[in-house]
Amino acid sequence: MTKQITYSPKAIEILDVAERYMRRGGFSAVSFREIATEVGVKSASVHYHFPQKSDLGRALVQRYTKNIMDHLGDPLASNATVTDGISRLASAYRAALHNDDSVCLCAKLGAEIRHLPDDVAIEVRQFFKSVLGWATVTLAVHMDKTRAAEMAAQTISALQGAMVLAVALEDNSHFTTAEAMLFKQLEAAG
Amino acid sequence: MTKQITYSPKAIEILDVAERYMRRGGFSAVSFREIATEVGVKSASVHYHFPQKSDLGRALVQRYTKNIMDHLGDPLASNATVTDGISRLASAYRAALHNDDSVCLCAKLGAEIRHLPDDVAIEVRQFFKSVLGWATVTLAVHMDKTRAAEMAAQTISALQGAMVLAVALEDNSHFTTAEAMLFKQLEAAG
DNA sequence: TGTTATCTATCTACTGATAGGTAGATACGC
DNA sequence: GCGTATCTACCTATCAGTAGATAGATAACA
Repeated sequence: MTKQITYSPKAIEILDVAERYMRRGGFSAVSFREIATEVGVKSASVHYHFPQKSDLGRALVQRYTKNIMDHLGDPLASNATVTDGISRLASAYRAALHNDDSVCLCAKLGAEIRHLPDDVAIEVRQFFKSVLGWATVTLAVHMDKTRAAEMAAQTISALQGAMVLAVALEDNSHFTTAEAMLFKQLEAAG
Repeated sequence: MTKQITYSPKAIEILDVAERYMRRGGFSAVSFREIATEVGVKSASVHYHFPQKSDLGRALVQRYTKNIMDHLGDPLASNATVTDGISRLASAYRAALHNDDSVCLCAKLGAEIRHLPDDVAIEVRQFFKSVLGWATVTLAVHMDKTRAAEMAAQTISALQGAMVLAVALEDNSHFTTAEAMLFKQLEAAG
């Protein structure tokens, strides 16, 4: 069981606002003052909830990871065909994209991992490991393990890459098309 | 013909340093002072070459786009099989990844397009349009145009996504594997 | 004498962070 | 019930540091 952290309603508001900024512009696009103004408190109060900026970043990534993993659920449940599990993964990413038309938080932070405080970077890597692990288990039901691991990485790459394209060109159909093609390939491979 | 801009040796040095920072941490990770220190001048001198930060960003993306497109060359040259052209595309991305183990400059900036000055954003979109266009023409030799456009987007997504994964997990084999799988798929599709 | 390229010095705006204080709620001991 | 203590969640005020940007002087060179 993942350790369960509970946040006060205000802390959750802060996380919500911070996540929006961070997904749009990365770690450095988040400022305590901007968050504070939007939430309706002073910047010192944001520091009360998250003493350091890295605490805020870490909390954000942890929450994001938990949300995605909860959405994914048991990798072995409703997994009759190759596409069953992966469609859950795709819908998680699709939800992330349609929320504010920004890329996945960890796609953003993953690309700037060397610019992040260490504890945040560790959490971002954990996100990728978790999702990769989940997808590998899901696919391993239908193919050998090595191939499942490869296909898992490829699936995640394809979805994240399509998100970047969709956001950059402001055209979400790039993501939808990518999803459709991915499923066709998986059916052929499975 | 793309307009040819020539830069002084110092301006090129500035662009080189700035590109490294920007690929690691995005637009806001670039600071005039840091660049200046590294290049061995004062920050005011950097402003002499690039008055506004957006001028620097724009120049960077323009140069990056030109380099990639030059590397790609004529989309109809040495294009006997489906994989011929795409392997040139993949090698361009591979070169970008192995240069400083960072993601493609435009993968980074594309994901934060809404946080960029307008003129920089326009240039980033132009990058994606150019590369997408090139890949579409290359593939259209071997399949119908609609499918070529879809496959082009998918190819670029896969490569960019794999880069993010490789950088985030500090394991470039994710990229190599993605490349290999992409070629297999293209051969099957072509 | 311009032109190019640099410098020094400075400005304003904003960053994350801290010190120190306070109103209001909760809990403990008697 | 009443006083004491503690805790939560904020506040004001301020800090040092850094951001991008500019004005004006200076040197080199054609």
